[in-house]
Amino acid sequence: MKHYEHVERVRLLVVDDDPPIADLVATVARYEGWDAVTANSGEEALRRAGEFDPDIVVLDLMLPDLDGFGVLDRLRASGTMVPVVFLTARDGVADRVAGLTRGGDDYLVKPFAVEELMARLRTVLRRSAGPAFQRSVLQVADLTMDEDTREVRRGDKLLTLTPTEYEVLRYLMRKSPTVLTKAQILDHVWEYGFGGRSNVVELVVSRLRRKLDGIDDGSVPLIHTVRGVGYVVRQVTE
Amino acid sequence: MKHYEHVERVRLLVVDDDPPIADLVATVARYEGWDAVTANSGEEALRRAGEFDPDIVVLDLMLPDLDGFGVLDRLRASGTMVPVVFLTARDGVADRVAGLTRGGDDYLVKPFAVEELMARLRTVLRRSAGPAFQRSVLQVADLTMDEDTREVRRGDKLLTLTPTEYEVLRYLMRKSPTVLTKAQILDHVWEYGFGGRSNVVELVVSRLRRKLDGIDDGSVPLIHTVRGVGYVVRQVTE
DNA sequence: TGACAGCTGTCGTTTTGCTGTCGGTTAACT
DNA sequence: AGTTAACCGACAGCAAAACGACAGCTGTCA
Repeated sequence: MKHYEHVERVRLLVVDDDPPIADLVATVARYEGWDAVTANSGEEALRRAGEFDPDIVVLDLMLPDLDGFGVLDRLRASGTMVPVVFLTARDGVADRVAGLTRGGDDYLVKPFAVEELMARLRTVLRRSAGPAFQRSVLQVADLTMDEDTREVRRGDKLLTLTPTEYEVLRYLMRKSPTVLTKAQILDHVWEYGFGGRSNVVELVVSRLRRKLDGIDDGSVPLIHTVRGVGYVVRQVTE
Repeated sequence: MKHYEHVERVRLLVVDDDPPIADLVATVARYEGWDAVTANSGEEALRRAGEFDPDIVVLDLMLPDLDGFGVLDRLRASGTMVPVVFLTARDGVADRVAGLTRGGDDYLVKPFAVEELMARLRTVLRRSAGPAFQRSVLQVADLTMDEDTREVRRGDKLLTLTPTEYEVLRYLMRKSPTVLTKAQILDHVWEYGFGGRSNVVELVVSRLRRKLDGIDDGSVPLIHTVRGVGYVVRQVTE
């Protein structure tokens, strides 16, 4: 079984009848260094899956021809065990997907946040990657984030973060020591199509600071403002 | 005989003529770090058993060609003592199965809950691992659960849990300190195909809390809500 | 067979606490 | 010193979670 992170590039198939959405996901994945192809219908998905032999599939349930479950069934019938993450509309009627019971590996409700989707894909890949799948722990200086348990610690102090704070911090830590603009953070962490061009990012950063940089005066700040540009998490060596 | 937990991955063969069910079981087993393969007919099962040399088999009784008993006979005839857990329809042949489950074998009625099946598989494996099989006791802080006796204690206070409460708590303890979503809990602890978009999980957690966190004012809560995400059992350090 | 008891899930109300908006204040750069 | 960006307190709307009350179901016992 392939080792997804170091041996070769992850191959992702994105299936969504809405081209902008499929492209959005594919673009972000490529930006992460993955190979991504898209399909906009069930038949096309099956064709692509055959040619492309993906390592993982993102599959919208609502498709013009064959629906998502049908695609999954036919994929399985053709013998592939490729992991699948479903996408489903918010209030589609009886679609409490119970991803598990339908043979999917995970699922996400639309509209989703891009980082959330990528995180789930990484998790699923890690799990299916074979025997020695280890925890995913992000670390910057004495700040650690365990993506499996959601434990975030500054030193050994356990922090309690809200979902939004957690997502913003994860994105900052994952990209550390890169500076991220507020627009990037907004685009990755908030659901696509989020209206409020407001100062939410500033606000969440402010709250994060209070929780993780304001612990006691002995600790050095890790979240830094780059005025006119954005934010970055890094340890400043004097 | 192989030691299932540390030496190497458990090898599981799932035999069910309904592919989604077989895949469901295989997927969950893989999440646990097992190797799993599926078969959808009796003949295929025998073939796979030959190639794959499983440590344990999940075997549906209702199969298109050879039925479960037939498969078992031919497995045994070929000399393997691999333990088998049967699946049977609700009002089918439960009695006959019970008679057949000698040794370490076991059976389960469909539709089953995934965690229940996994628990039985673990038990059967533990028993077949040899004479020196030890108790399985889960522990988080001063909360203990003995999976053999079903005794659950907070400190030395013995708790009386209903079956559902017990299953939910076991799943939470087994995955501790990971945060589990309500959907995950629902998917694992309730029978597959459980319809409800309801708040059963919240309710059971609420009842669990009253029993194990509300004992006396000296005790710290162990079940925590992670708002917007799910629940977790863990001891909060400091 | 009928009464009872305990378990489970539904409904609906209350409570909690997350999230984003507003706007005054502070800090940085020129 | 003026200008602009960032910070953050206060607040309100709202969605998630908690939980009491109740009803259906099942298994038990007389």
